[in-house]
Amino acid sequence: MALSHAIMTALLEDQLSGYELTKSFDTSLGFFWKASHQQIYKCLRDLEQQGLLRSEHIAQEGRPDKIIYQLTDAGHAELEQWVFGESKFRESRDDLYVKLYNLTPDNLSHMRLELEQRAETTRERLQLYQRIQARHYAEPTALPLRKRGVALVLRAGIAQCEQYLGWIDDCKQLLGDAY
Amino acid sequence: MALSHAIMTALLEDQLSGYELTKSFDTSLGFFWKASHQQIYKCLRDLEQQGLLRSEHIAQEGRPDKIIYQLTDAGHAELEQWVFGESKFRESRDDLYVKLYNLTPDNLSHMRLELEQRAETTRERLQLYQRIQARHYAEPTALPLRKRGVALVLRAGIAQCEQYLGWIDDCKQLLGDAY
DNA sequence: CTTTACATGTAACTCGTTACATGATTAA
DNA sequence: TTAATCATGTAACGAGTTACATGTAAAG
Repeated sequence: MALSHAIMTALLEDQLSGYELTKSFDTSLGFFWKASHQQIYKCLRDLEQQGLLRSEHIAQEGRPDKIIYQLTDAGHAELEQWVFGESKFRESRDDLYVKLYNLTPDNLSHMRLELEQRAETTRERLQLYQRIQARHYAEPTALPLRKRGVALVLRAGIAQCEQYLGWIDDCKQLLGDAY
Repeated sequence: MALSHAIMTALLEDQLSGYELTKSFDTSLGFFWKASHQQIYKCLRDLEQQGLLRSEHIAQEGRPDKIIYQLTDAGHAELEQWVFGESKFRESRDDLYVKLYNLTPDNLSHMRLELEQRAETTRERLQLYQRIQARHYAEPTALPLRKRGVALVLRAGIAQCEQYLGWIDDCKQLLGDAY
């Protein structure tokens, strides 16, 4: 299960509650790894049972109590080891590609619309990444090693968005003059 | 379940057995959608039960019998409709990105190695795509609409590979001069 | 007065992977 | 004789989604 390692990674710097993790999985690491709150809460309990995390119950006023988690020594060790394991390359499994195999005059305008929607969300995402990059990762060679890793992930995100937008333009060209 | 639609799509042109589908999912559509034979056989049975596919039992000499499947009218109709539904954008969920968040001097050389392995498999894949493109999709504006769709998917694959290779070069640069 | 944010959970289900199983034929 | 190709399956498990459930407080 790689979600556990993504969660442990998110806990490297801060101790966080399930709720906070869920939110950070909507941004940051979550740009590359989506997870629902149900998955995260479950995974946290499992990791605690395995001794990789330690929890603390925090009473709060005016809002529900929360449970915050932090890495144990065993958790740190596990993460460090995990990095050395093999990781395989998963396919994207995007419906859109399957749909394109089904392109017909009937659905052509619908496909153009879907492509435009993808372009729109991709543009938004790209802007967000670029803002984060400009703010925190503008000078990657000046960063400590771990931050350089994060900077590279961000670059991957940016490059993917740009590539995707270019491809959508290609699609529009090739579909635009059809029928 | 989008796998069913990927399978139905593969059956648009030919009638195929589970075994043949499994192989074509190792190539072609399978570049964008991986599935194991267990998944495929099960899905085929389910689709037949739903009346979207029809099967035929073929006795063979010198090799096992096989069951070939083809789309029914209901299957065609279902596929046509499905294209009009919403499809959402899934994240890549790649371990490698999570690992990069864990970059340390200790694992730096391992990370370089993993990046190089990715580059190698990506280069092979890219060459394969380019060969297919040159052979069958060299002149996309001359193709009928459905083939244009396929050509676009192939272009997406090529552009992704190129982008990925460029990113790996970036990584090497930023990690190469570290420590 | 309704929605959003905070905070955590259960249950059912679908999707996907891994391991195991069978058995013939053909090529190295 | 060992491995690969052909051909189809079961079973167990792990990962991920969707629906449902609860309850307070602040903001609109």
